[in-house]
Amino acid sequence: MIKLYNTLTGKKETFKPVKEGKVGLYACGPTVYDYFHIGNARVFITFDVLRRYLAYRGYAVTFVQNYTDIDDKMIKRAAELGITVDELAQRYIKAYEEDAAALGIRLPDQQPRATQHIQQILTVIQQLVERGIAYEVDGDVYYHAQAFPSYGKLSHQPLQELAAGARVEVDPRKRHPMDFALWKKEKPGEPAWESPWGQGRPGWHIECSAMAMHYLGETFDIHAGGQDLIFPHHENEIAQSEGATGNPFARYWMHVGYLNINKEKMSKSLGNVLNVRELCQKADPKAIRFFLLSAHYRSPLNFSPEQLEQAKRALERLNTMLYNIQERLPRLTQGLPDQEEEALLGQLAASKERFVAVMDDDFNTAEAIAVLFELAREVNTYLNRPQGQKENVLRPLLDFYLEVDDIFGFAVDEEINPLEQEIAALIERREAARSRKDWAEADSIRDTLRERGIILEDTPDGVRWRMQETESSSQ
RNA sequence: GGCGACAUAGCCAAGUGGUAAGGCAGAGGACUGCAAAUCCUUCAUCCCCGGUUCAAAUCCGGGUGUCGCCUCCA
Repeated sequence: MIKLYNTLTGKKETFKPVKEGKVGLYACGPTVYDYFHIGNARVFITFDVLRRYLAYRGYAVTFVQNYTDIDDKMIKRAAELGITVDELAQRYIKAYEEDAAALGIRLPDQQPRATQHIQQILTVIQQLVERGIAYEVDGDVYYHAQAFPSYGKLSHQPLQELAAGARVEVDPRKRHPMDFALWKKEKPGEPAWESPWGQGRPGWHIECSAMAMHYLGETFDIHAGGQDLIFPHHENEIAQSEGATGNPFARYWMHVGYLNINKEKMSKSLGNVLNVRELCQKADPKAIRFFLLSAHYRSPLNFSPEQLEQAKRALERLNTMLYNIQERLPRLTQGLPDQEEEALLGQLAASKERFVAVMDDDFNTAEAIAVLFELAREVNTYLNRPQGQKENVLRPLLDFYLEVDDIFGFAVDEEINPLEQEIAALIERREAARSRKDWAEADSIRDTLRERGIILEDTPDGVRWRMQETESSSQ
């Protein structure tokens, strides 16, 4: 039984999909005017893991994440770069896909672009106009917030409070300060599309309403995004969608907490926006992923190079264990598990159960990771025992970790590269030195190899080597 | 002014009524020629004050502090 915290009700609720066994999930994607940053990455990774987990739990998930490819920021940036809005969009969609892939984020089932859904957008606006919820003023179309009685239900603020707190100058043509644009009249040099109100372009909020309903239906299961989208973006989406159809829009609203940098909000004015493209140059993307999943998704999370380094080391512990298991695989024996092994298999079963229980409980990745570490200790102990390991014990343990990694995606892809001849020769020379107890020579060779990222370990079964993890950020 | 979140060890972070997970770092030990990896031991009365309760980090009230939203933002 999956429980999710629903922003709409402010409570954890038992998750029941509209259609048994199926989940429609919509997440607000990037505005493709620049590289995405580490805060965006937290959101993308969170929902990447959510959709994978739901699939793991047996749901057929349809995951839709849009690209906002037309809005003020797009227009401004395209002008700065001297390219068209569409060229800008293509450039950064490509960049998004590259960076997402680097972070192990799988592509959604649908990635609709606003500019390719103008028709659907116009349909929703028209419905709103017909129902008297939207009104036209001189080529612009506004949503009339007062016409939607439950406006404010997501942000838990009554309309008058929202209006009272407004810190921007109110356009006098609006009937109410909280009214917002559905359609904007064309300005010279800006992209525009035909509409019943003349040439223009969609407002920001309407695209998500139109595309979410187009791909997932008027009522669907989960709508997700960063916390800062609660108001006004998601509030407006609800008003638009429910206003147009009269039916409930998304049933569960999930919002990811902020990611701060060195305890400060990330913002352009502070100059501390950390884009993923740059970060991946100096940090292991898997460690970034691990770091972002090491706290509960709703908690604020502070990014710093030190924190990332801690995450990297923690992850290394898990990966070393996986490496050790794989390395042991060729030497497993068959036979019935002994008492110690029975106990370990019992712990594996308990860990699996616990993993599902904590993930089901509002997606507690932090606690799920703890489960992995607790089991890892037992596995390590088992790997160390002198009487060897059995196939029917070690294999299920490995399978569990691989299964989990199919959800979390932070394990290192093991590639046991064949050693270069030169290095193999060095290892042999060291072995020779060791057998004649020439420790100075042996240690010097070991140091040489370490400088080349190869770590040697002398085990009871002979010498073993492994590659050091990619250097993480230490600036 | 309105709404909301958070405060747990040196650092990060779970835990929402039964006496404090996990990781990083540190200390001691085992193993090793020395290491590495690993294991063992060790390191917190949970911001403060009241209250409810047999029992509170967990619930209630009051403080203090940090932060967010009400404006584009993931």
